[in-house]
Amino acid sequence: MSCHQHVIDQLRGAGVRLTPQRALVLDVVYHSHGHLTADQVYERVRTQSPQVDLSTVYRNLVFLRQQGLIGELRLEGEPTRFEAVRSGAEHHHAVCSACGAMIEIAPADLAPLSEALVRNYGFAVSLVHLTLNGHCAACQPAGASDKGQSSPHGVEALAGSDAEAG
Amino acid sequence: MSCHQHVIDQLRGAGVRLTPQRALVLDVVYHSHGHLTADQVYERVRTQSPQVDLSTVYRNLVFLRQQGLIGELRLEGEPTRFEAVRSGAEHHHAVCSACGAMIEIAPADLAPLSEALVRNYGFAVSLVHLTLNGHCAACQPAGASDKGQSSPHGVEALAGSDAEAG
DNA sequence: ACTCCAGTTGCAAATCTTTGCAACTGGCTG
DNA sequence: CAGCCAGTTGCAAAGATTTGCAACTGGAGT
Repeated sequence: MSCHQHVIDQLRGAGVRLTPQRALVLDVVYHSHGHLTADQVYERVRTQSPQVDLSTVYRNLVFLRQQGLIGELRLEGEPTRFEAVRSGAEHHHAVCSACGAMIEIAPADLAPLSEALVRNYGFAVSLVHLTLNGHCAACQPAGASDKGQSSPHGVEALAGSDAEAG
Repeated sequence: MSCHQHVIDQLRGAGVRLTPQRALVLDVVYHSHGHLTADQVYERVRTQSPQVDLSTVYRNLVFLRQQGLIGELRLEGEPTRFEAVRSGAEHHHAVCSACGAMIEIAPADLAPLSEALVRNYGFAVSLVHLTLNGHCAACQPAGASDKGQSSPHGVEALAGSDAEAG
């Protein structure tokens, strides 16, 4: 009841309650060394409180993410995974679309972006856990002078229709 | 059959087929002025081809996103929305967690990040359509010297458990 | 320790997305 | 123009995530 005062304090500040279920979800995520899916969190929570419902786990996962206590990782073709956000160990991810390699990005690399958003739009971005897609060093096409997406245009006539959004 | 050669060419390059369904999905997204949910795309596609299945729409939406032809927008509490990626009009989004305001971010603001990733990790990020969360100018807390997330730590004992990941 | 109110929970059902599979078809080849 | 093969589709069902609601409960106030 002392070393995690930070968390309790943060939760109190949001006008929320620290229920056993919520504490358990947070605890499970913080004790896992990798990224857990909602279902995995659910399974682990149930080993300690079998009556906890999956929807409660989901609700708390969403809640804790909004509080910045956990980050989420969305990978193509698999369910969303959650990871603890620890002070001093914050990081983001870059996932290679070709080989699936995952690179951890230091928060410092995002600082310029954060500053640009404040400067240009007055927007204080909350970079809790970002996942970027692209190609890792090993998978980049040879003559990638046009690395990026080729720019599509003139797609309007593709299907020969003219159903306007309205 | 000429002005959209770019798209056809891009699709051919990926070793894929340009089916009527696929063209229709792309067409619908490109003709919409806002962001459409998968279901809205489905409805519009069906006005022209009633037999097209929702799963086909989803599959094409995922496919076109991977091709960089459309971008997706994930907002809290509502289904994913899709938007056309047009050359010369690329942009990303910053969504305010407090008021829901949505700001369009110029690609230029992300250039430094893109460069840092290549320089530091050899990673060529594909910034097709990014959505960032945070607080807009109007919703930022007054004395936000600690704007960002407070750093949680020592959460381990929160639930009094010691279920180690493994 | 008791009361009260708002935040939470469990349950069931709805929604949103993805997937398996056999039939179908675009588009190259002959 | 017929044949072929791999990419696609429609259908049905599974899987993932969210929501409505009445009952429950933290924790501040008394």
